[in-house]
Amino acid sequence: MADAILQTKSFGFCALEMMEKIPKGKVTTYRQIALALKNPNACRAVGNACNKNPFAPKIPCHRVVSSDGSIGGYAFGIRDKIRLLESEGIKIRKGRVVDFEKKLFRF
DNA sequence: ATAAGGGCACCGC
DNA sequence: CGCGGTGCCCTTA
Repeated sequence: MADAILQTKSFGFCALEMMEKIPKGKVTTYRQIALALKNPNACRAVGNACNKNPFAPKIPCHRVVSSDGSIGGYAFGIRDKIRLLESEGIKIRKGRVVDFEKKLFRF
């Protein structure tokens, strides 16, 4: 566990912390997080941090979607990600978040 | 919608 | 320390 934190350390830890702050029923984008971390181009790195997410169930990585409102990816499977989102009131339509801009949470 | 390029952090060598 | 491969990405053509 501790080693997991050490692995993630700086960037990953920060990204994960941001996700942890996402309120239920809202979603954010990898871009927003990368931007919040002052690295607008590190959007991919954010995704990588999620993928290697040491706190799988603790951090709601499913509340993070692509900047265009598409679901993106999910280490445990897209189905589960959609499932979780719908469980929180987020509707998915054709692989896209319904009212994405409205459900979008900004830091 | 598909293709190509850019860019950044993590990991193993 | 550097190199190359990988990934829940983004943007432009």
